[in-house]
Amino acid sequence: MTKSGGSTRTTLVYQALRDDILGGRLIPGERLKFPELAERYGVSVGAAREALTKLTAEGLVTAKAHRGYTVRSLSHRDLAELTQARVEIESLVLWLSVVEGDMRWEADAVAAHHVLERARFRDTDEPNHPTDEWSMAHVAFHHALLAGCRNGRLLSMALALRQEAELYLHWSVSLGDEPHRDIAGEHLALLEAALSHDADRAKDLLRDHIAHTAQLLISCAPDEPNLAVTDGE
Amino acid sequence: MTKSGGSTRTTLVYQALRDDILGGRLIPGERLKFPELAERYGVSVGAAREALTKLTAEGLVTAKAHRGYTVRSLSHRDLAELTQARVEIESLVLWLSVVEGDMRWEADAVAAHHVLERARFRDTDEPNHPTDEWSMAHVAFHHALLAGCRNGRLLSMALALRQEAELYLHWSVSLGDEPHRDIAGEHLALLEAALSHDADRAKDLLRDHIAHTAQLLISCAPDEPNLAVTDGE
DNA sequence: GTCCCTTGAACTTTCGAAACTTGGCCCGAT
DNA sequence: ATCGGGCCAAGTTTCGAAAGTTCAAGGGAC
Repeated sequence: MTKSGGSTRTTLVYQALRDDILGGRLIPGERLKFPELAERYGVSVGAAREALTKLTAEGLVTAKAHRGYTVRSLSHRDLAELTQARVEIESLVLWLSVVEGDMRWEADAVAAHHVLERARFRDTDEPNHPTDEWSMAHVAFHHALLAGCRNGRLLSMALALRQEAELYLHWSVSLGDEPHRDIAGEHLALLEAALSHDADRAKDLLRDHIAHTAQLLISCAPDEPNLAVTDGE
Repeated sequence: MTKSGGSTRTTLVYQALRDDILGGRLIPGERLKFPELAERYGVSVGAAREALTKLTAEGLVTAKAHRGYTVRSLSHRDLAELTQARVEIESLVLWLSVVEGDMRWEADAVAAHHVLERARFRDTDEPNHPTDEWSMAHVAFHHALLAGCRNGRLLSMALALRQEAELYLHWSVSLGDEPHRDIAGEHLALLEAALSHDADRAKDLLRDHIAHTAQLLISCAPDEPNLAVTDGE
């Protein structure tokens, strides 16, 4: 992607929009009108425009010529596609990461797992969603696991796919209360496989981890309006 | 990527720029200045700007904040990364394509191969490069092979990687004169494996095909000047 | 002679208004 | 009543100029 960290107005709007989408302040399928965005973030319409094209590249928003931009809408079919892509690519990247990872990578993975382990999963006020603290630690842990991969292209692909998956995670009403699921255990197993450089095992574990989560999402919201807002036409 | 086929000024510049880069009219590493582009394509600077952000998303140009856009520069390391990504992803997509492909897909593949087989490979005036006719047929054939994949995400990833690889193909001084290479034979074998729905065999063939081509490129241009045109101006 | 600060030019970025396109609504005709 | 065609409003796209930033060269101090 090679977007340098320079500070421009566009970058500001881009990050704000990204956070608002991932944070659920903008609903999937919602129309993003330039005048609204310009006022919301205090910039001109032109500035907002470029931010949207960047987000389009990442797949978080979709664009139709002369008909504006909308937040990517969610659907079961899309989730299935996304999951398949993640199962294949993310597990591949993890395999490479485990094979190529150095000491520094190991240390970072251990550190990230430690943070994740100590993060509270459920919140008292909102028992249906994981806490922000846990979500961030979760993302950081998976990123740390993948970061050993030397191939920038493959790594950024895997990261981009994860980001899209987070959208689904956020919009699933209540996930992970399954009694049969031991998320912490899965993460620990993942870490141990990685540290022992058992790439094949780590790969298989991650495949199951991803597929399992996706299946949960689908079964949790069989025909849910949140997931089925796709019908634009 | 869901870019609808609407016609806008931006789309025009986007396609023209893409053709110019892939066609070699713009040199890798070359700075793309807005005033020049605006005049070259007869649009305003604003219009050119958005086209460049789209191309950045595809990886054909790179952007640095406040320091402009440049055509993606080529290097051996980048070629190695690209090749690895293609070997993994493109072969995966082909595997899926062969498994999921229907009758229509088979027909298209056969048709594309027929065209490729009858296209002249070498030109008389320019014996170092393949003819445009052959290049286009080559691209079409590989696209046809992959098109059976039902997963739009994976498919577009594979296609995007192929597009980047074409840049390298174009800028390699002289490729494919190796006596040990039988490109037509490789394509035929690929087609036969696909038609007989032997997904595993097709996958292995493609892996070899890609890796082989990449190795040829690297050996053809051992030192970087050819591949790393860092021509500042 | 070397280094740093100042100065200048070129370029990118931002902005707001004008032009154009789209989709829906109303009206008349069949 | 239904269908077709033409108007209206909303929104997107485009443009050119002003503002801000970077890079490089020239001049002065040590």
